[in-house]
Amino acid sequence: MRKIRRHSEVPEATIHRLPRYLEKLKLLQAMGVEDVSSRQLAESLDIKASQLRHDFHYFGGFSRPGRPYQVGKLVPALEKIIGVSEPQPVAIVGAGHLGQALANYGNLEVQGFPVRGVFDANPRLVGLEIRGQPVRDMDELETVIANEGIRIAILTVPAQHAQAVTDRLVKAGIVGIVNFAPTDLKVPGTVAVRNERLAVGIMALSFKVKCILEGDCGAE
Amino acid sequence: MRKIRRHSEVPEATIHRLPRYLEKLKLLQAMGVEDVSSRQLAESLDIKASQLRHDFHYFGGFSRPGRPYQVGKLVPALEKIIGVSEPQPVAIVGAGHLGQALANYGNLEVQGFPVRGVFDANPRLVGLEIRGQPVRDMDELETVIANEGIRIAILTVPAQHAQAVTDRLVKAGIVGIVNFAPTDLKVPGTVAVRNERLAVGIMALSFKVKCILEGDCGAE
DNA sequence: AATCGCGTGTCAACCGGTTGACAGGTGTCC
DNA sequence: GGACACCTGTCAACCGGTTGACACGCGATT
Repeated sequence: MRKIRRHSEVPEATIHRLPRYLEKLKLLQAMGVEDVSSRQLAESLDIKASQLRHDFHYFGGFSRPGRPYQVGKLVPALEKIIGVSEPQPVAIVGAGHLGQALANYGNLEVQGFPVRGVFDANPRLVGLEIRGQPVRDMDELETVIANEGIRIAILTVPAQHAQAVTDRLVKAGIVGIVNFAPTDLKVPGTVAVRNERLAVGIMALSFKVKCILEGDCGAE
Repeated sequence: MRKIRRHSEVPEATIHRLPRYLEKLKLLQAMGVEDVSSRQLAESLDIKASQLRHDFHYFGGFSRPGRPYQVGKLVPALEKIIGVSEPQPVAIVGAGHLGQALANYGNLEVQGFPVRGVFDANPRLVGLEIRGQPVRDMDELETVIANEGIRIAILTVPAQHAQAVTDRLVKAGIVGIVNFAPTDLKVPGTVAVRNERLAVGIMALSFKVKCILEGDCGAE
């Protein structure tokens, strides 16, 4: 285990793979697997073994040369790197269909992101119970975020309100935002945003579908 | 307008940007804007103008040198390239919370992907009306796909059923799948899959949040 | 008509990420 | 104990994507 580099030097592409490593490793752990080689793990994730080792290399490596990785050590190590060693409470802002679906999505809690507050401006939604939690009025946003120590917010409000709500979230101390609104958010450099654009995904797929149907694809 | 290259030569990264171009251009069109330069468009999307021109270059360019792009011509051209000149009917398989949320998500239809079938295996959900459409039993999957000419399916079933359902979809003639299940799907090469992994997104964000909170980020 | 400002199409340099290769460590089997 | 199979950490070559630079076209203005 050598020197651990600064996070900023870890390439974006590697960051996006870390959660997949963790997911698969947890699965293996649940199955009672103790050791796993880079080749086994990489093949099950459909990537090259050299890439996996290269990724781990950014954090100094997790094994001694000659010995496979130990699942029991790798899982907590990755959890620490990703920042989910302990649960990260999150808020969901916007309790429309998508917000409700996410609030109901139990997997979030399992992955270490318990929902600790659901908010909406619509009084007809306020008070609605989702998984034992009430939808709260936007008035309570700041207090709940402060009391629960929430750092990450999931934004599922209509596009036209996204920026205003974002400004409030940033002021309230939110450091990371998962944005489902089809808009680009302006935030200070000290806040991380991740855009989950549903429509972009299906359109990119549509392009490939067209390409397949027209036999215009190099692959086949 | 020079030679149009084969789709297979268009880089993945460019494909993912096309929908964003279209989105923004439609917005401009709605605002009555007629001309737009690569710089204006690029800046509003927070990318480099040279990249935008480079992307368009794959399709032969959309303007004469010296003249800005004409929104009115660009929109249909991009729609054609992406494959949404005419509506692409889609099916939603799995009417759990997420499936219902997507079925209710009006934006899909606006973007050219009308939902023409919602399916679930759970008899308690079958018959439920969503936006004027019934949730159908899985038995009807093949007939509806055939009758409506559906080519794209959105998969929102639990992970353990994802592969089985996928096999059925492929057999039924589906060519593109947007996969929300946290599993990798095995499909023949003639089928395109796009994974929308919610948990991966929030975890990648968590990494950056940790990086910001610990002052371990190069950016600031 | 000549000039000027602005714009696209195009290309080459550059950069980050991926991939293959290998040196060296570890445990096992004979 | 020696040979062997297997494994990781590490590095260098490679590749695709991004970016900056520029030649040239167009329209307005003088």
